[in-house]
Amino acid sequence: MKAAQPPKKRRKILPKEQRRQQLIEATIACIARYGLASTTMHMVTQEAGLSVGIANLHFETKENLLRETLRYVAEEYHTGQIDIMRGREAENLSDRLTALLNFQLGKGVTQRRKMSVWFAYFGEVGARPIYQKIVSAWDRAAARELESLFASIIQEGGYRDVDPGELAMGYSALIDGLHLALLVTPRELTKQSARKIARDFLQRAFPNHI
Amino acid sequence: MKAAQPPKKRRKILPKEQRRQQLIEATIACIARYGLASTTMHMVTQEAGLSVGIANLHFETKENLLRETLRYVAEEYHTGQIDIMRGREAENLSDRLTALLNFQLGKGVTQRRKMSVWFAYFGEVGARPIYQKIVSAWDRAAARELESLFASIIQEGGYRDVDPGELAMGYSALIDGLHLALLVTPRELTKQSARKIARDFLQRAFPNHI
DNA sequence: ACCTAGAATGAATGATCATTCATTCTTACG
DNA sequence: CGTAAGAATGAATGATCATTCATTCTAGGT
Repeated sequence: MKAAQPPKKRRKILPKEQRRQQLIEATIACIARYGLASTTMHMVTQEAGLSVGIANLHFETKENLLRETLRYVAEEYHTGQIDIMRGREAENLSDRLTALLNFQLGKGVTQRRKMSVWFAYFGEVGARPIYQKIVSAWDRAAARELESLFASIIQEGGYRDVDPGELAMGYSALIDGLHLALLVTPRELTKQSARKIARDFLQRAFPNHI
Repeated sequence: MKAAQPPKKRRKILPKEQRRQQLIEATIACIARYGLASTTMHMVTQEAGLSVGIANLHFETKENLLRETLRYVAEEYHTGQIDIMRGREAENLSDRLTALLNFQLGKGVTQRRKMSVWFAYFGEVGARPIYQKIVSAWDRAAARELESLFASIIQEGGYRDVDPGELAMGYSALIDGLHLALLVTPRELTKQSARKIARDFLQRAFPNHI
């Protein structure tokens, strides 16, 4: 009796950039499923349907791959926010605020898959300064944009005694905390009520805009 | 010529419970310094000034040691909160609220060492259900206590349109988010301004109590 | 159709690490 | 003191993993 042959896969050659992308996606999938600590190069390359050596070919080391993966995730999340805040669609300020909230607590971002990856890296930030650097850079950019949006709203609404910088910091922290709660204690908090909590926060600060 | 003798350490025998405690403390120190992923049994036992075999003797496996360490940290943080909220000192509600805030964003809790450990475990929660279980249990207890404190304050202050459960969730999320910001982007947020942000949150909800 | 640059493979290598356990040491108790 | 229960040690073991590189294969150019 003959053992079932594994379906022979034809080797495919692709441009460097595409392979890198593919490996980063596979890394995200593995981190979400097995955690950052347990993710091996074998898992990643298998997830991508490629051979072990390929990772080294495109990223030199595992450390590099992890770094680039963080960069990718951070960029995706923060540019998403920034685009909305800049309001290319020329929406009014209230709509932008709502859109931002819906993005931050929406289907795409609050997937377990995404939040797992995000917090996996945060967990290592204390030990790996480079991770901190990557996140800080993007975070600063988003914080500036949010502060500027809040400042416009404060001006438009004539709100008194509100510091846009502090409020932006508070709002960002609230969103991060809600993400954490959705990940760690999902039974205690639905996405819907997370959205309500964030909305209430904004409403107390900008009663005429929400 | 004789090589310098390492200072011979006299072997010391201690009761099981004390050794366990000592190893857990060493684990915390290592996680803070090297990260959860890179922490080895060698590091932990060396940090404790003991031999490698000792960890296996008291905890069977590394996984057990990590689990017990999380339990220890979670218990420390949450019982600290709960004690304050229950107000054994019979303080009035406003004082309890302030004390809670000062504990959560105070010297003890916001040490880099502590926050690193905390988030290291959160990062693995997505992949290890047991971690989620440990944290969830304590979190639920603290959440109930906070909700009950908020409910008392709402009653005392006659505040309208405030749901204690939702507000408690929001406040907890804000505190977690501030911890995260203090860890990841310490240059953007001082402990002092973190406290102000949290106080402002409470003030908007309970203007007569803060 | 042929050729070649370089993309992709995966068995082999060596490093790291958790775990084991035969042995040594400490201390409480008789 | 002497002894035994069991606490502590650390060299040895075997498993896991990142990384290497000789070899195989692909596809675009001629």
